Amino acid sequence: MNNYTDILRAHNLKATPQRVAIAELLYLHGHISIDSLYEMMLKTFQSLSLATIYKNINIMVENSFIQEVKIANIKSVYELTKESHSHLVCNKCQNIEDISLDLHSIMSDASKEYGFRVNSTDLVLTGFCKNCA
Amino acid sequence: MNNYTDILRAHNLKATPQRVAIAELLYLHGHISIDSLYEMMLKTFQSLSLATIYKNINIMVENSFIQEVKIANIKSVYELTKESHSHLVCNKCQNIEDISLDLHSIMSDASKEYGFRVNSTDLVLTGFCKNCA
DNA sequence: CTGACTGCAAACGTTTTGCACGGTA
DNA sequence: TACCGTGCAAAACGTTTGCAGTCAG
Repeated sequence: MNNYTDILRAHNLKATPQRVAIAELLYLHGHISIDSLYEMMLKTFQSLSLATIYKNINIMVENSFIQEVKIANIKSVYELTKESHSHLVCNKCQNIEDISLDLHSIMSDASKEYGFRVNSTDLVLTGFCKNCA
Repeated sequence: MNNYTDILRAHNLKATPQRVAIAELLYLHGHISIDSLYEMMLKTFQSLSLATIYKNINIMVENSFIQEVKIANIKSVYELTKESHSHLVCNKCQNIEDISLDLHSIMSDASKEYGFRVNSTDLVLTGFCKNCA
């Protein structure tokens, strides 16, 4: 478990218990929706307000501490910001897995063939994971 | 301009003037948000209801006549269903461009390294387009 | 002619806002 | 202590629903 108190402060965010909990849950589960986050945190913070979740998620996204992951047909989930990676989404177990794929050739194709200067990539592969295939 | 009356019928959709207009606008502009679509169509259909847009977009997505395109930091847009392709999103002019990239090697990497059976890909490249770079 | 579509208004779920209180730094 | 964050309630927003009238096939 990392020291999210300091990491939060490094992102100009006060380290409240609620924020530390969000960071830890995202670290442990990888990708979580707003609803699930609220549900999980209610066990620890009985008087937690959904508004607090939304306010924190928004400011954490603005400060690049976390990122929204948009996936077709599924409601958005959030993840801790980390090095560039792609996502595998299983159609059966609904699990979302991080993967590291080499996209350099694709980025250079986009550059050569379309004159596009790529800053960031967002790749989601949908199908069946190892266990469900 | 294609014959959207017949194409709509082929998708089990009655060819109402509103639906034909949606199809034509998507064909002409490529990618349009719900709001823009409503705004554009109001010029032709003064008494158009937003509810009609939503109902039609939903049924057209269900029937695979059109598809939603989810892009980070931007509200969803819709496009006519066509062969698999990727998207370029320009950070400056906000334009969304369709591109055809060969993703076979990436799909096979995902298969070899993660045992994942890929059914569909969703790739968005963000950066600067030819004109804005 | 019949079922499906439209437009309107109301309902609904999600997200945001304002404010008083409490906690972090 | 000063400011920022929290929780609550209300408001705002986007989307869906029900219904009566209309239109496509």
